Amino acid sequence: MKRKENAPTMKDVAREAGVALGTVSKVFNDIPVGKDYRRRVEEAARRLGYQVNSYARGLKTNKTCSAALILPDVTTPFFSALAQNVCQQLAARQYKTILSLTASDRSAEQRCIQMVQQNKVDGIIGLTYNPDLKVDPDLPYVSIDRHFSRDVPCVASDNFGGGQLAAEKLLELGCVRPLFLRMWSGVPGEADKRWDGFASVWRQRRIDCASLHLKDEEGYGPFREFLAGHMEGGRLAFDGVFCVNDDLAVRVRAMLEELGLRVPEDVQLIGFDGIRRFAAEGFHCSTIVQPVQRLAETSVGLLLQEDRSSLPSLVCLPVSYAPGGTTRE
Amino acid sequence: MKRKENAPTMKDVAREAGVALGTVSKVFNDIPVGKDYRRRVEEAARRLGYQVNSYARGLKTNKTCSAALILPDVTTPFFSALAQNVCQQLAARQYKTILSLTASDRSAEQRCIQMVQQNKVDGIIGLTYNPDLKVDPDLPYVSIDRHFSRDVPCVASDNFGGGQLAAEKLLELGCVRPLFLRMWSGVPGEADKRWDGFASVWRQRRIDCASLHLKDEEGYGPFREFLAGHMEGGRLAFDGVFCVNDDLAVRVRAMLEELGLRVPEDVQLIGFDGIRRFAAEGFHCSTIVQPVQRLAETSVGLLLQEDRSSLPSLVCLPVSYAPGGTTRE
DNA sequence: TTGTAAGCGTTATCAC
DNA sequence: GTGATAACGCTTACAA
Repeated sequence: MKRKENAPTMKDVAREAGVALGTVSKVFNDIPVGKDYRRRVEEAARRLGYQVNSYARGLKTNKTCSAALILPDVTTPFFSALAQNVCQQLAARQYKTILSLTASDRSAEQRCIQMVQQNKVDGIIGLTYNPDLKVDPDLPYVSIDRHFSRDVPCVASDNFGGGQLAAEKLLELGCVRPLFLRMWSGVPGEADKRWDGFASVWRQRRIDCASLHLKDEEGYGPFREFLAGHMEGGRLAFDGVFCVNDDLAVRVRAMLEELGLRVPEDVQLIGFDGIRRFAAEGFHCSTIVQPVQRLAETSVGLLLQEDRSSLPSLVCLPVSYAPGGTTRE
Repeated sequence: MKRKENAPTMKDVAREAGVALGTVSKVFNDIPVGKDYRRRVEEAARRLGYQVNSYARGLKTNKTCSAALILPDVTTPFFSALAQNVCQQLAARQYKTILSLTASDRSAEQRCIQMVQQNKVDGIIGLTYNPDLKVDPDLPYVSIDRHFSRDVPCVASDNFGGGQLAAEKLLELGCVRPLFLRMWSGVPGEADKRWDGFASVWRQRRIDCASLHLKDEEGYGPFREFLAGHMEGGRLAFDGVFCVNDDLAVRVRAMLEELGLRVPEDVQLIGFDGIRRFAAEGFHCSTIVQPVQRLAETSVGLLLQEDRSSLPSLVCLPVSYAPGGTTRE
């Protein structure tokens, strides 16, 4: 047995108002209608508690006013901030958000795409790891942080610039023995450029920059060993560390303190992402802040843009630096 | 111009496979069909890249396999954990999640309800602050943390038990001058019981328990003043503080340290929620852990339950205690 | 078993 | 302007 056999339809409203079906439709689509007719229809609708059935409408118009947001998860602070802003932006434009979580699993990503395509979403915003995702080329798609191909616009922070900014800050704060630490999935992405940007500054200054790049599955142990292996006489061989994200930075800070080092007195530390713990509280560490809100605005704007003939292939948004207690300001 | 005028339909598949339209439908609904027919249909569908149009199906069947999740936001760690788990649970049952954010605004909450009702969701899971939300009584609804009425099931943590647990832990850890601190919206909810439970333990022990309850809009200033006002000779009048959530606990810890007090040596602190910073890292503070996953499982289970005649009115799930550095263990 | 046809609740194209 | 009427893509009796 189905629930709710009795939901009023346009036909009911038309009968109640004593007008034709088409007239009711026009009222609900803001198409000119005699003032008195409109009033009668509106009253009848209110009396009956009528609401447009968007499934019927979607079937007819091929437009559902909904978009899918595909993310690895929504607990990682950066992703949750992204979800928050994208959802708000879509809502502001009267779009529903269908949220799909993938746990960064490639086949799950593909399944999500399938599902939302069947569901006739008007577009997809995705942050995915599958480099060869099959997606209907006629369906608007905006990728965050990964670059697919010329015709799929990608929105990202200026990761290269962020890496440079981190290096410049460390320089400005007196660091001369830099270290870069990174943990990643192994899938090439825009975030790779953080290292490129960071390295470029030191190279230009003719300063050696050490680095350690680990795959997710290796865990944090190797970082700890690496740091311990670079201690000499109670001091670390580095005085400025740039971590690929805040999560890592917080963990590295703990490792450094375990080694008896003080942050920021002995070693300064900069992370990346600029996520705050709890709503409006401080940062976890000094950090390069990603413009999450602009990322969301831009993605949604691009996704919903009418003219899809000349979309940019990559949009880079400016990052900024924020002190968070792990640098000597 | 609409995009994708050319999406293949069942009719196309039927023609391609040389069978009748109804047969194709049966294949996609797992209704018995001649083995050879089935094969032909499946092949034709693959060749054409056919996908069921769930809008047409939903219109016909009055079932959309989608549920709405209504939350204040998705950046507050507890909400984001909830979103994560609810979304996963729904996906595991082949349901899409429509995410609606309300910023705890009552009229926004009502608008969300309207929107998802129009969208013919099969059910709603909501964590809302509007005590008299209008929602179609025929639409399955599960409320998290707020109790509406007998026929709207509410799923919550055992907040009373959690308050008791916090008190018992503090007792066990040697506290004899307890304090309860709370920040809230002013809307009565299940979380009120944290104080009830906490207070009940001290009352039974004939120990006075101080408390300060602030409204959200008052900000944190009064807490700071209150604490400062209870300092005498470099010591605080309390030795054990229970905060209504981890967010507050972290802030209070900072306030205490500003006053020159050491946590947990001078004052012990317990929060509530049990959210970890970043994925699988430690807790922000010693805390009463909400069983987020079970909360989600239970809500989704209740929402999708076939027999809606005898639903529980309130389901309380057990909490647990986790040390997090702000207590002397 | 398989084919046929009548809707589901809209929108859109017509004559009026 | 307003009112019939034919789709939209699918499910589901019912007939073959």
